[in-house]
Amino acid sequence: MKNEKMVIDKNSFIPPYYQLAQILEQQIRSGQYRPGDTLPSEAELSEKYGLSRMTVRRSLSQLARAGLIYSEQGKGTFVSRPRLDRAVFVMEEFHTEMAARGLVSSVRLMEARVVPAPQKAATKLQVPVGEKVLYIRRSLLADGEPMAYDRKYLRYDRGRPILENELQYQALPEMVEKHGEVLPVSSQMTLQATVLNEEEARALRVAPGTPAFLLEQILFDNTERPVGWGWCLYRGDRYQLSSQSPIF
Amino acid sequence: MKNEKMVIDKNSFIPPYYQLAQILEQQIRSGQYRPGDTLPSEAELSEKYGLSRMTVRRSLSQLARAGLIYSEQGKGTFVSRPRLDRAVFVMEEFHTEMAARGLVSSVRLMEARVVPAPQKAATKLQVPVGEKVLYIRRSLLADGEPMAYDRKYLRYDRGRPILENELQYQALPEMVEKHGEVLPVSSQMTLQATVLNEEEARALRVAPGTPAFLLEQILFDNTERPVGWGWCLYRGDRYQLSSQSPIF
DNA sequence: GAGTGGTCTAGACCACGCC
DNA sequence: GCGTGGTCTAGACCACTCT
Repeated sequence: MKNEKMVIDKNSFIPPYYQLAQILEQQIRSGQYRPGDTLPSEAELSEKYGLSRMTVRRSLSQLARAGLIYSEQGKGTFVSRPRLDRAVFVMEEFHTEMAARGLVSSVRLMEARVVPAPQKAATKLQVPVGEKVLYIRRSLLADGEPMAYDRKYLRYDRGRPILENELQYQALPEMVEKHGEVLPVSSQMTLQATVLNEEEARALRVAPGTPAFLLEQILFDNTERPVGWGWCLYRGDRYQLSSQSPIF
Repeated sequence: MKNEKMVIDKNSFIPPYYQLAQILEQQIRSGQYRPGDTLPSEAELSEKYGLSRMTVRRSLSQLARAGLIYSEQGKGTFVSRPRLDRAVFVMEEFHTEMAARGLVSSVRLMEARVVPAPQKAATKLQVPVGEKVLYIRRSLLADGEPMAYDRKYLRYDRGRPILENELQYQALPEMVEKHGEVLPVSSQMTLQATVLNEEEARALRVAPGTPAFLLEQILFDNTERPVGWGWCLYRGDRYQLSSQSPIF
């Protein structure tokens, strides 16, 4: 590889801090610096590329955020060993996800009623058993085909009617917001592997025993009170998660 | 809530940029600034807290990285609407994960042979069908109980023997490194929901039809050549992923 | 003590949005 | 034109590591 001195083009539209980050990244990815190697000190980089130390630091912090390098005070800046055994999976909301795949998503509302909270829902929503809560069953479609089956309980302490059109194209946070008139501010989700029972399989129009992802979701308002809870089942034969590349 | 003016303690061990970030975060979380609201301008914050604009910017960029706020050039800095419908799941390497749960993990090597590459493996590893590759089957245990079943193919163009102890406690990246004498630099993983067949269920000592996570992994070296490929099955009845809280 | 990264300042100029 | 955030500089002092 060419060891020609790379320089910063100050007339470029790309800001210098970004150019330097690119140069260093390229040098790391090409193997010029290998995991564990010490990078030139900030002072050296500053001098070599004709940039102030603050600018050099900005380049380095960008690479550090991406996980390519790390710094130790008093010692230096080093090339990271890649963490190849850690996977990060991002699961977007259904409509976003389907849109990204180029599919047209839609929602079929199967049920929406005010019901007395069953044991499990009462516990999760921290309301007395039997308290009136909103229960919703929906099927989420991609190009007309059921891909996910969504069941949710929403806290419902107001006496106002259910407006069906509010439940059609909205994710749980929006539903909670409209129905409870509270703003959810945090959520907690867990993902499990499961197999579909008869009822679930019917809703998804597949055979019972088909594998599925089970996404459980709890929403909280700013007083950390749970305001929504439920699960969404994603067909395992049509749905998979891919690990995300680094931030960079 | 108290609207007492918060000040920066310059004698604190906590650096000013961090103190300001905490103040702003608290003001956002308490609802003093709500999603969509405009924060005071950098100049105002700089003046109010007696910090240089660069320091104020550092506080803001920390909050921005955490997703609490975002900036628009020429307009201002705004409080983000929380993305409650996006879940981020991080899957650590098996031993790390089990250690975090307080379990003692171990590995049982079931098979490790040099074999002619079958069709699928040859395609994934980009070698001719029938080329010699290393095939490994392992069972990953937590407190002595099988939790995952791991099958991997490794590129193997050297003529050296297999050292069994190299396969015992190592994740795929280390195995590739030791056996192929190449440094893997990137990986690609996908996660699926599946059910165990007879052979897999036997390896995990559960009933066939039990749900499981299927993690497929491909490793690449710095020339983007695939050097390792395989799957790991995690018992769905014992394994779940939790969404991570924000970086902050 | 010399070298490293961590923090901070007080300016400067620019690009963008809005009136 | 004015206010906003985006970038950059040339210093400064500190905390830490190594020798």
